[in-house]
Amino acid sequence: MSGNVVASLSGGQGGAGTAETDLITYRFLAGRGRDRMSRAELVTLDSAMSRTRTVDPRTAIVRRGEYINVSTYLISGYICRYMDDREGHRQLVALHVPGDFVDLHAFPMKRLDHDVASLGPVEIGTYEHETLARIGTDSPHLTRMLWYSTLLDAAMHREWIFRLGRLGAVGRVAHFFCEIDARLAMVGLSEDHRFTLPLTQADLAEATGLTGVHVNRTLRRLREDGLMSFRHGAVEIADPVRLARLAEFDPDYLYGDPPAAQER
Amino acid sequence: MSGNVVASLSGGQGGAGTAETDLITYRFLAGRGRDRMSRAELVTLDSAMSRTRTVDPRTAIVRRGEYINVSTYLISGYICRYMDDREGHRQLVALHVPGDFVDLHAFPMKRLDHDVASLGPVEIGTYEHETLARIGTDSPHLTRMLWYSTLLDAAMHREWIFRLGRLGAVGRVAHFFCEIDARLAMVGLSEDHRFTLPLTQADLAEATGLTGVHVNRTLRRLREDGLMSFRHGAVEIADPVRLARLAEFDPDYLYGDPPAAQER
DNA sequence: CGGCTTGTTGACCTAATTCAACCACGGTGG
DNA sequence: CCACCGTGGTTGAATTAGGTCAACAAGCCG
Repeated sequence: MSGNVVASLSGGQGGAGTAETDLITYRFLAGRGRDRMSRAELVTLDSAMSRTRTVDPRTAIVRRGEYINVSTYLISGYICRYMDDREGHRQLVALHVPGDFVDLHAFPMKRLDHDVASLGPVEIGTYEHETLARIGTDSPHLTRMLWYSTLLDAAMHREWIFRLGRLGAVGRVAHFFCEIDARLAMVGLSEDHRFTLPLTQADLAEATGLTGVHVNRTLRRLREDGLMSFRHGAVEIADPVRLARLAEFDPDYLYGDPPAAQER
Repeated sequence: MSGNVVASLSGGQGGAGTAETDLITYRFLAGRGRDRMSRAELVTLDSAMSRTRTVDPRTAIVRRGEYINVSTYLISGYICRYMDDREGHRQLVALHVPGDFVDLHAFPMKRLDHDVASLGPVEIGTYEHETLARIGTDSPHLTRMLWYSTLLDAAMHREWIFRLGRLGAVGRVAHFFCEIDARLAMVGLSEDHRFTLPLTQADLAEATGLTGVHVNRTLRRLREDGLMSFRHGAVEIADPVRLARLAEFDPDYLYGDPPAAQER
């Protein structure tokens, strides 16, 4: 149960090199006050992972109501969380990028109030709650960092509430992409405001509380205005500044490290 | 002030002799798996509170961005959390009822991404983060319960996202009141689906992502359909079952104890 | 009494949904 | 190789939910 298959990505741990990329969890809280974590804590976290596995695209990972005793760390790929209404209309409530804990809240809660599924192909690592409980006893500070990471999710939830409650269609779509761009940039996956995201326009509609049709029109608008484009999962933000203004996007709520002020 | 004035209301639940109402924090996690907490832990929590104070209606308690080293427990009254957009339009992101920690997330986060303010007159207790850190070291399980309480907030955030993303005006307003009713019932403050809430229609609009005018029309509709009424802060849910159906409200996400299944 | 805030209602306007048709593309199987 | 099909994307026309603007009523308080 060392799960370090993936770690072979770049050698074993413990070594002196201290290139942090030698850890599976090297993206955890990257760019968001992870400096508050010691190297020892990162290593603890890394070795506490029980195993890794890959998941096919569009596959359920945790189902609503299910009682679980493991939590999932997202190594690569994208995962979403969602709730369906009575008629089967879906609302995304979160989208996760590499480095995120996807359902760490299941540790204190024991069951989830929503579904979790992969978007594209995904690689995940799992943590036994038993192990997390041990960390709770042995490493109060590391525990607080885990807690913190669930609170980042809550902060993003709040921003999604704001997005849905106060923005029109263009603003919502723009805000969505601004957030993802900023988050991917923190973990080194958005280069120059370009990245790929295995979403359809219909998915985007489920995230923004709009109709597929209207998302389509909205994207055209953004494209024609030279702000950004989204085609077959490829995102290109041409004018980050104007897009952010349109979205009323202020990355404060992502609690990024100050240097990330380039995002402004 | 000991706050025990309020305790004389006598919650109703709880076991035999052990009138838990002797603690200021006696409403903490009431009806939501608090049984997972020992009496000793409750006492610890209670005595860890550094001081209590009252706050006038409509008064700021924490301001966005502010770095703080205390967290707030709501003893009596109502508190809301909100974010304003560029033009000053406000979106409520949470509403707190007695027994809630209002900004416990500030403990791991150190600063808030939103504002916190009282609605009506309020009585709060404060916890030094220093003290909470000590609890983190001494009482891993109690810490997990505190973590849990912040995750309940996150679960409610998700439901608010759903509400805004997938429901129309009537559904949103209905859902809002269903949630508050259920939560108040858990802490013994909603009797027979009646309670008071110091909100104006404009506030309600800020919570549901609607216009004041439209909230007014929506309330009229709900009233005329014999579902519920809201006048001058007095809420009366006449037909909880039909209202919940209309709201697509399923209290699962509130993680109430099974016996509270009467809510269905 | 006047002056505030909150609630109420009507007339009009706009953003977004709905319904529907159609296109582009990447399989897959004959 | 092409015909076929399914998915995802694109566009138009009609409809509707909700927003905006504006006036007025009901309290409440100094």
